Amino acid sequence: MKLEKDFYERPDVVQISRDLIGKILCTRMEGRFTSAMITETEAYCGRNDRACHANDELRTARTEVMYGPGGVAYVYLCYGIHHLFNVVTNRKGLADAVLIRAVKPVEGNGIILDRRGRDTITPQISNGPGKLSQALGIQTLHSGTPLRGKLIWIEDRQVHISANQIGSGPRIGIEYAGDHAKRPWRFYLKNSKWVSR
DNA sequence: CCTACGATCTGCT
DNA sequence: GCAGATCGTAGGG
Repeated sequence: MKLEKDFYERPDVVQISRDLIGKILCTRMEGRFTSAMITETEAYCGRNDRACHANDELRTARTEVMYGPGGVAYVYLCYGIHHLFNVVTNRKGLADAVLIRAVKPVEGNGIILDRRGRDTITPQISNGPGKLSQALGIQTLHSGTPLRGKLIWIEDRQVHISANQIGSGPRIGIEYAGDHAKRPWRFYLKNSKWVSR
């Protein structure tokens, strides 16, 4: 079943990041359905977190959707090429988000291969934030899209992940954030080939 | 207006 | 292991 508003509007973005491991990210772009299991996430908190785009009340047109209610996509362009997909969480006014860093394809593998320009499904088809966005057809124009609509949503298919199957560590690519860079806010499925690095 | 740079990926060595 | 790609965003003049 689709994750509901209550899931996304909880106040603890770190807990939500853990909870998203094992959930199924689904898209239907131009009638083409694809889905993938989330295997790696990172938490970004809008308060007291220098790694977050919405840190210290920084508020711009790009980050505006993070200040809205949870359950919406925040997608932005990185290095001029890569579309990075985030799940906005918490209630209106509190700009938290979870970056989805890796997934394992479940359905629509032919479409995923086509979008990625490959001919076999291997972990490198979707083991990075830019790769999974391309695999599922997510782009910056989808920033602000509700996660309970017809284009993008997340399902709980009762895949049971026990707490000891989830590893944690520092977030990737945010060395500039000083002490905040050391927080173990990256979560991943242990012993999975479908994670980054 | 102008410039610097980033929550990355790929290909080449 | 490392350089280059490539452009929206943000901040300064």
